[in-house]
Amino acid sequence: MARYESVTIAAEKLFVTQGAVSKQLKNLDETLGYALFSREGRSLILTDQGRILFECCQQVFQQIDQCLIQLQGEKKSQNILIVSCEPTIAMKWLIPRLGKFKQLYPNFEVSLLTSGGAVDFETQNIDLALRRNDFDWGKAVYSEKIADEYMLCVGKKNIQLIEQIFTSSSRPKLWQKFLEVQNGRFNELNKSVLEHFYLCIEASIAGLGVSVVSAYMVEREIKYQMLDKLSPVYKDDSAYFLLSASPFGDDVRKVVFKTWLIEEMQASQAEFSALNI
Amino acid sequence: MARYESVTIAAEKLFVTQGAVSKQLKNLDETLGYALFSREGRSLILTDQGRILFECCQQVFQQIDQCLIQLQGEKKSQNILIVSCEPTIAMKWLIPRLGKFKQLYPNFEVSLLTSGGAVDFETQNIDLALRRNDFDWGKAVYSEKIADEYMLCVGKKNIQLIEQIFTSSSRPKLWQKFLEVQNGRFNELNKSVLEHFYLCIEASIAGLGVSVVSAYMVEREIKYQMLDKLSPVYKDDSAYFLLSASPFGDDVRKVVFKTWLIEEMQASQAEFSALNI
DNA sequence: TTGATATATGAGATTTTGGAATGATTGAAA
DNA sequence: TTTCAATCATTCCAAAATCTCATATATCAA
Repeated sequence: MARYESVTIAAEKLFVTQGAVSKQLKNLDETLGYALFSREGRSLILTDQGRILFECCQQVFQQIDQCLIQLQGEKKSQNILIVSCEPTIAMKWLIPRLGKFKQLYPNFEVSLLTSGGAVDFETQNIDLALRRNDFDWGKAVYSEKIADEYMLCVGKKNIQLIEQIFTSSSRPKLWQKFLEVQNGRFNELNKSVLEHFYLCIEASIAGLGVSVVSAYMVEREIKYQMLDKLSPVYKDDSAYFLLSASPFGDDVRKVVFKTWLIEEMQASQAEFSALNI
Repeated sequence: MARYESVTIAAEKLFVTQGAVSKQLKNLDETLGYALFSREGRSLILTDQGRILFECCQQVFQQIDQCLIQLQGEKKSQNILIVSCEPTIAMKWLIPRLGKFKQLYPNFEVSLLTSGGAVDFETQNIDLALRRNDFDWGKAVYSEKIADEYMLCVGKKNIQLIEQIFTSSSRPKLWQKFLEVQNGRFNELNKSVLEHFYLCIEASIAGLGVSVVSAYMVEREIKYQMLDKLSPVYKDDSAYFLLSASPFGDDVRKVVFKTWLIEEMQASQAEFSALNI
């Protein structure tokens, strides 16, 4: 609530109605005897007191998380959360952000396995798997949605003659949607399929052609101008889900990791959405 | 609950039934997936995990207290909680313990005024008054019980001829109860009334006679053998109450101070009860 | 002024929590 | 050994807190 300075958004995040949050806020203001937010027009702004309490609460919640993570780790006698992830997302998006995560939760060990498609939780000892919902993971698996998928076409702007367009063999149906969205603008290019998206990205950076990739994968490349956006970012039909063999609530570490993941992916999304104007 | 390693005692402190606490504990164990206490016979003992979580929670609650105290202080633009107290209790009991309090709550300023009887909250700007319930403080005042009063007779053991027995003018009816409890053992002594209890105590330390005083007032004197116990500690009819002109909930600082006071007085009580054997 | 977007509020339903009584287990005393 | 007191666990029901839904109110922009 303090994070978004909005009752409505906070309510969504909490999966309750806006009225419930509003009422709770009112109660809190009354019992404290001072307002946490000042109402400026139709928006809420944290007061100084609200900010102080907010910071305190952030610290406090993180401390509790830390403690619970530690306990869960001890219980399992093995402190490492094993996360499986498609290799390009791992390389281009997750690994660059794991440093921040380790700073937030110093004694939370994460180990990354790269693979796609169906997950073998048993034999590989996987705790969590981040996947797009483009295959059937079956009923026996617990899943929670993390973020929507966003796509775009990238390449080097100053290379005049583009003949190749790349995408990955892991997503055969990608062409269809892309060409549809682009209204035939890229129709005459030669289509090439590489095994992984990171190969497409490297090929495009090398100036060999353009690639259709997930926006999450090329955020940094675009930011540092190693690649240029050649189409708007558009929402794909698919979305990212976190899969687990046991309910998420069974292990605080899963909940903490999931929460962090959702926030980070939303932050990314906000970033590449802003660049779209 | 963790503090006492007992469901029953914890329930008393929380003013709920034992069943409620037991149920909550069970829920917590189940959601965490591990036990916070191990049941050894009919007593509960913190597990390692319980201890870790307990320490975390203590820290966390204190952080929140700190934060709320600071905010309340800022709101009032004056950070000092003004406490009124009868002078002997202030001198002999409260002041020696204020150091500990300041350590716990570094930015919680307490100022002490010494007076007894009716409290003039308005003109003296008093936030809280610690009083025995031996006068009528009226309906307009909020009050909460802190602890029972315990009395005893003290003096120097090795002085053979005791002729004087002291008590304070602030509690004229004290004789009656005392002589009653002691079965006439002190009947033949000359009764002397001094203005304050601390004068009685000093007189007794000087060997001038024995005094009937509150056990809280002479805990240290007995511990360091400046005075000896000449009677068992007995429960008086009166009790200590904390008075306030506005509801306690209106100011977190009052609640924090009150909670601390109750715990400290109980600790004292446990201490001089243990010496009684 | 109107429409879109916020927050606030009130009545009733739902969920969570607590109370009272009771059962079960333990340890100590007769 | 039996009995008794103390303590935690459990069950059923009532009370309280919280949420939803519907609606009111307020603001900003076109």
